[in-house]
Amino acid sequence: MNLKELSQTLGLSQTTVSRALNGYPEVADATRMKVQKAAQANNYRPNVRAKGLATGRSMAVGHVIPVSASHEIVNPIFADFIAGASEIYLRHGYDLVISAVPDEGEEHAYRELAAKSSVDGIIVNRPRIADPRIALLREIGLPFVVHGRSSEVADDYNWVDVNNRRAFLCATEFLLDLGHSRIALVNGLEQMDFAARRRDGFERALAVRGITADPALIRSGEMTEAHGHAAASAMLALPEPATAFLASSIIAALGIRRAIDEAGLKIGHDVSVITFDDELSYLRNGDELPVFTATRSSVRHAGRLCAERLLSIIADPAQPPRHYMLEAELCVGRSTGPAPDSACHRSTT
Amino acid sequence: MNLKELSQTLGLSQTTVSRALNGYPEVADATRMKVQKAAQANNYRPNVRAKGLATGRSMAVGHVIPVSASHEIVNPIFADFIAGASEIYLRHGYDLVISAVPDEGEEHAYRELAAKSSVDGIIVNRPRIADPRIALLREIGLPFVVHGRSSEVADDYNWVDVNNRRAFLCATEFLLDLGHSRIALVNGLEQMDFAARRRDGFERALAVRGITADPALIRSGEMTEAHGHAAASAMLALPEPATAFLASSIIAALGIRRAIDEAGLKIGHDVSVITFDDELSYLRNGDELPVFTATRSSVRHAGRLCAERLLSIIADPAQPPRHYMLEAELCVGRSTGPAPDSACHRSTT
DNA sequence: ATTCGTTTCCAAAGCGCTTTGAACACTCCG
DNA sequence: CGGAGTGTTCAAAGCGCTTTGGAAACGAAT
Repeated sequence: MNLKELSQTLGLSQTTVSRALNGYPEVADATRMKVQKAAQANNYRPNVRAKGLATGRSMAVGHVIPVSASHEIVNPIFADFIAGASEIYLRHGYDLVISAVPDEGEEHAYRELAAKSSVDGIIVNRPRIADPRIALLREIGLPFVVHGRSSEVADDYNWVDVNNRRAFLCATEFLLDLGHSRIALVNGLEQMDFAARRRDGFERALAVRGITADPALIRSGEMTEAHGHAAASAMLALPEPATAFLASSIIAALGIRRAIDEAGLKIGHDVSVITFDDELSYLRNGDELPVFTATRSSVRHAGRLCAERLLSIIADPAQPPRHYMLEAELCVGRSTGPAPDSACHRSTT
Repeated sequence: MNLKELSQTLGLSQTTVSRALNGYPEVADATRMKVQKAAQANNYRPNVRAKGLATGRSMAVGHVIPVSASHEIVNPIFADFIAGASEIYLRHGYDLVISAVPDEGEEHAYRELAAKSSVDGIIVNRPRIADPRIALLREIGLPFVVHGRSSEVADDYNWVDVNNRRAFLCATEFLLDLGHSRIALVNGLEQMDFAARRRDGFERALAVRGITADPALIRSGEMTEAHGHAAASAMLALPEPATAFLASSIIAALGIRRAIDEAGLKIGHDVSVITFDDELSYLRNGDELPVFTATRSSVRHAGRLCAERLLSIIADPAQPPRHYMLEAELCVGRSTGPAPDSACHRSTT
């Protein structure tokens, strides 16, 4: 059933039917009722492509997911982020299209996306330091929101981010207060902006106490269980092993825990771990009492915010950029405790 | 730059330009060359919506992701499956649209999807036993491929599935051969078809040895770390505790491992664990030597197969349904060992 | 020279919708 | 009673593409 048929059934023009259904004021209430009822009865749904063609809008937004032979990893955060964003899109009648982009031809892919004009806006994920995509999208003129931020970018733009620096600064301080001094950082990939910010927070907290970060205790990599395990194994085998770990993701933290177990140590007693917790739905960090002490911020919530912001700037592109800075909350769980040495201190006081 | 402008630039009709670009034979080679060069130079991209409207095809396929307030979980497999499927879509110029579907209005949502005709086909994920979606989609007439199977469905349909029954049968036998008799199953949700098949394989293997499955050693639930942990904790605290676990997902297995650790037991020594391993990119099961003994089958590969099949039936809807049965491979890792009791047996033989 | 067949191109219709500009009917007011 | 104003509806153009049904040009065959 299409508009033409529906209007013929009703003995009205396409114009009137279209207006009645889209809530335009210049149609009599009685007519509108009739139209709506008929639309319902005939299970009429406007064809999105025809609608899009006529309006110039596609009622769809794009999320870009990098794929490549070399870089096999899918961001574990991806699914929950999407789930959050989808809630918003669903509510506003927008579709979500996923574009797999081979990372060699990134620029090309974004331009293509814009030229085909198959989406009204896009979400930029995992911004790198000085990410070129931001200038590119600005130039193309496609509305976009960045999940995260990119340092060293001249222009202002819309973003939703967690206060990564602060989160890791607080977490580091927490460990320092527990008497730890050999604190390790198992971070995300170096070129990622969030990783730089987390490292910065980490190093600042150390610096305040007069400690310079030991390069041997800093590792960057894809946030996988294997990476967490490899990094922690190495750092526990050092002559002066780490007594505490800061992990950039709960998945890496799981690997760290495995390394700790394998070393015959007890987490929360011999070795402390704090992780950044994105509150992934399938990796909930305990129920009441968190398993891991964690700085926590829901990535699903971030997805919702990004989506809302994007729809807002699609509706009104003139508005100035806005920023949402989310604060991660430090939740003390069972993975942290006094440093092995200072434990004596504490018990004797 | 649109077709009209491009054709004017060239002094040709839209028809000819369109045909030249779409590879129709009735255009002179010289003309085609000229057109292609001009298209390239002007960065011409046909508008997908206009194209879709004209052809009646949307060049997009849908993946449905259930969302709801009650059911907060996003399938952890989702991201890797998508990544695999995307590779194929990208290669064939198809878009991937994610539809968040609130699970109350599932039927409604699918009908809507078809009525809007915004996708040419869809992938059905996580089929339940006697899943009503299959009959529904058949009725609607939208091409679809099921990732998994649904028992008790009369019609034949396209599916890609792992031989879950066999995988769990083999895994159970493997544990039985190691002397285990108190084998626990930490399964996915009961109404899921794959869970029923896995359970069936498990129970059959036991039955062959004259063992009836102990209901206390079977748990179903969402495949989360927390579920694995809760189930294993309970089963280790039984008067006759489990000595081996079969997990339906590596994520659940991580929870099981945590429970084992907390109980002061050693995995692979005191307690054995075999997990189904979907080869998630961010949760690789070890490098050379698997951490967990596992029945392994790549979900990303399944994604690729589903996508290929779907595009194939979109191109030629007349062809009869086809099935891809993937066999999971049992990889022995460090999480299994002889049963505590029978260990003596073995060492004395 | 005429006819026929190819090759190469084009004008125009159509996909299903929105939106412009106008028409029509009615009321109100001077 | 004429004109302005208001509320309601419509015909038709247009969004950017594909595709149908010719038509023009050109040789080759008759």
